[in-house]
Amino acid sequence: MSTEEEKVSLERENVVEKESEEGRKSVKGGGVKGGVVVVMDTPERKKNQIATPISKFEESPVFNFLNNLSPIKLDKSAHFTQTLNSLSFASIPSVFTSPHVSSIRESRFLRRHLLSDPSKPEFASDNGVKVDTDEGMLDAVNNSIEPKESFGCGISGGEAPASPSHECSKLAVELARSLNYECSSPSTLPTGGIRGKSLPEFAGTSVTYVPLVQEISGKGLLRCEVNMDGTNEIVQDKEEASGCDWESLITDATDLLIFDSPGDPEAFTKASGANFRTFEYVSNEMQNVQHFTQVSTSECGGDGSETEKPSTQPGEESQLKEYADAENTKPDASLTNDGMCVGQSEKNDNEMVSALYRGMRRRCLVFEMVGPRRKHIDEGSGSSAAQEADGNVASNDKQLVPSKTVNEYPRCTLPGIGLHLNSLTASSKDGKVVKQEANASGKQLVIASGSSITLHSSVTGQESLVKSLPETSRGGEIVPFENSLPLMEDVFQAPGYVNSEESNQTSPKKKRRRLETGEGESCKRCNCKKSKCLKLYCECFAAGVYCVEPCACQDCFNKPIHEDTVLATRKQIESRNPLAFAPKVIRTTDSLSETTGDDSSKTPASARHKRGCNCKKSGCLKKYCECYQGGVGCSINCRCEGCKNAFGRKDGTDGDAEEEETDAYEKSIVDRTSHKNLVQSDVEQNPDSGPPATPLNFGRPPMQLPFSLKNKPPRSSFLSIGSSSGGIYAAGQGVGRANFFQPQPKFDKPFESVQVQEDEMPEILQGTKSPVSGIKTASPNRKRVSPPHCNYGNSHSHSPGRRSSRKLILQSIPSFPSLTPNP
DNA sequence: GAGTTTGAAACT
DNA sequence: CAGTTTCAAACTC
Repeated sequence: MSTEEEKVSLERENVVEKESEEGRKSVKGGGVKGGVVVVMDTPERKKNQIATPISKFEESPVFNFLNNLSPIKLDKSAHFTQTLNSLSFASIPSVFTSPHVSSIRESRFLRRHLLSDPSKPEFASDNGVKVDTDEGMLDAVNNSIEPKESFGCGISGGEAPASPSHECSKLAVELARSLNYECSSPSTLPTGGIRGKSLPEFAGTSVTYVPLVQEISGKGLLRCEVNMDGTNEIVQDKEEASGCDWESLITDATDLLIFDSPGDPEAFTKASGANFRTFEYVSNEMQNVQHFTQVSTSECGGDGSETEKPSTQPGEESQLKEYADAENTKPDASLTNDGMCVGQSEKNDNEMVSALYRGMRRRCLVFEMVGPRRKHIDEGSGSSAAQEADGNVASNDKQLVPSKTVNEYPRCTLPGIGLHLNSLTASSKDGKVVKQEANASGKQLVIASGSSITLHSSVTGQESLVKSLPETSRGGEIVPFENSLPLMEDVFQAPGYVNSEESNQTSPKKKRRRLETGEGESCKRCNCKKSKCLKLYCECFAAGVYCVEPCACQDCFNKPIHEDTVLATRKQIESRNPLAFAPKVIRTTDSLSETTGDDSSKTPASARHKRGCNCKKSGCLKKYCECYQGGVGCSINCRCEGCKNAFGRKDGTDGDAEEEETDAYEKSIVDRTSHKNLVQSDVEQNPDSGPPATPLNFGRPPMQLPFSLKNKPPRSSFLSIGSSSGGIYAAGQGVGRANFFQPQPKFDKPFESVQVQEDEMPEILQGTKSPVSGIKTASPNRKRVSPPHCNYGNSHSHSPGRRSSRKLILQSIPSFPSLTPNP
């Protein structure tokens, strides 16, 4: 007893020491790590502890000795740990409740497969990386490949994968260093790359990816690479690839992938299909990317350069060898590819990757973290234990850990939103919108448009997403690297939509601009100092979205963390004014005038401000004027003085030519937006039925409505009438494009946003003119229903009829619980 | 970037 | 409901 116990204790001590060492190293890598480390450590310790008992035979002094001395030993332990880690992971995911979990698991499987497969890109990439860093080491490595190691990784089974991944991450890190991924210009990454799902992949292991493709399909992937280099074109290529190659690849690859993991993978494959795999691929790579990202981040953060490298090399080399082995096992392609990639593409790839990572870093921190995080953890835990050397890796993992981000944006995970929603978002005027939503729908969301957060996570694995991926490549939307969420966005974007709408603006620049500027609704930023962002003064709050990074607000409570407060405040405000969060501008068709009889009706502008403005000095010619800001003409409701609103004067005089333009524009747009708007308007109008639609921004997590709204299925298909604000909420996240606009009056151009006001809604409905099909469908009769209640501030309010329309609309749309419990 | 203007939101 | 204050965006320099 005593002897054994002692031994055990010794081992533990050793382990602890090791861990502590690792922890130190990791700490060096990054500050954050510390916290993470703790997390990581715990599992490891457990593992170790567990391990000790398990391998009592190992406890023998010899074992201790080995532990102390041989790195090999460490590796084993690492593997072992990994296994444990995987187990531990299970718990982790729960912590970060993210839809990803499942996906992640899936991804894992893939990973494993991938890892196991020598042919896998990762290996290749690793090699490539190694090569770069080590200068030719690659060759040596390849040559020197040791079967043992390869076995350990690939064959060993479940454990193996972890280690490899870990190694991969390491490699990635090294790569990053060697490559000198700077935090430098995001521009390096072409938006196109980002857009495409491929990007992440590339990012993760551009090189690796290619090889696979070559081997498998041969064409498509290669293209991707090329494209990556080229950037913009990527999308197209992707499409092609995705369309054909991917599947083929997947299919082909399936075997490879599967081969490791028996059951799950196959099931997966079947279930999700080829695309899914692709997706997984992506996810896997994403993880890798994360590693990179982390690395880069740490590097950037610290020095801006990537010098960390360190000591890990020995371990790395071994790892490399393993990878090399894997490659060797692979056919020529791997080598050649690697060589190709590394040599030629490296820079490009690297750049791409770096860019990607950068983007990832910023935006994805939160969301990505989830998926990747785990991965890291797994890897990290495993690796950390096993790999002492890699401070980097450990650090990386740890960095990832910061769940905090996750917490911050809990919402990100929105209830599933239909792809269509995504598409909607995407479609929303181009770029303006935030694509994230899509993410949300899919998985998580993203929030910050303007800034930054994105979710990558993709992994949620929703098939839909995956499916969309290939198709999505649509050229239309390119998200600027920075802005975009790498994968997800593209993915989510519905293929169909792309064409129609927004493709126009697609220019990344624009989007970016918007994002940067915050023009996009999603991008809104506030600068509140005293309101704590809990009053309508706050644009974000008013728009129904949480404040995000770009916001310069102080003492902000409009964050997911303070969800309760936000909701409470919101309720309070709504109790005062049920429509407080409703879109200020309601799109109406010309018909409005008819019903309302407002002077405004004369104005061509189909939209009107719900309450009207009260301008006295601006002449309704500046953004001070909400009407003007919303791109709508003033109406009877307005109490403005000296109205000169270009979009339509209060007195009925039409605005300038602009108005006409607006009309035309609107008409064109109406189809697109009208539904949404209508819906919103409906919602607004019926406070009862639904919460006033808060305009949610896509980019950010919309505030969740207390009620079921979140859960409600997105209604919307674009076509569907119902997509509405409600939908947004429902989406939980402002999914719908319409929402997009709604949120705020601020439009890049006045026209865009047209929202129907409550009051005006009837007009729209009435207005025969309104072309909007959505509307029609919504209200067949267009009759106005008497408003449930009130009018809003507009005594003038036109009309009773409007409400009726509401009812109609409502019918078409599922009623939402109103935010305010009692209107 | 700081300061001013403006009008909505909030308060009384 | 009207008047006043507060607030933050829009605007100007």
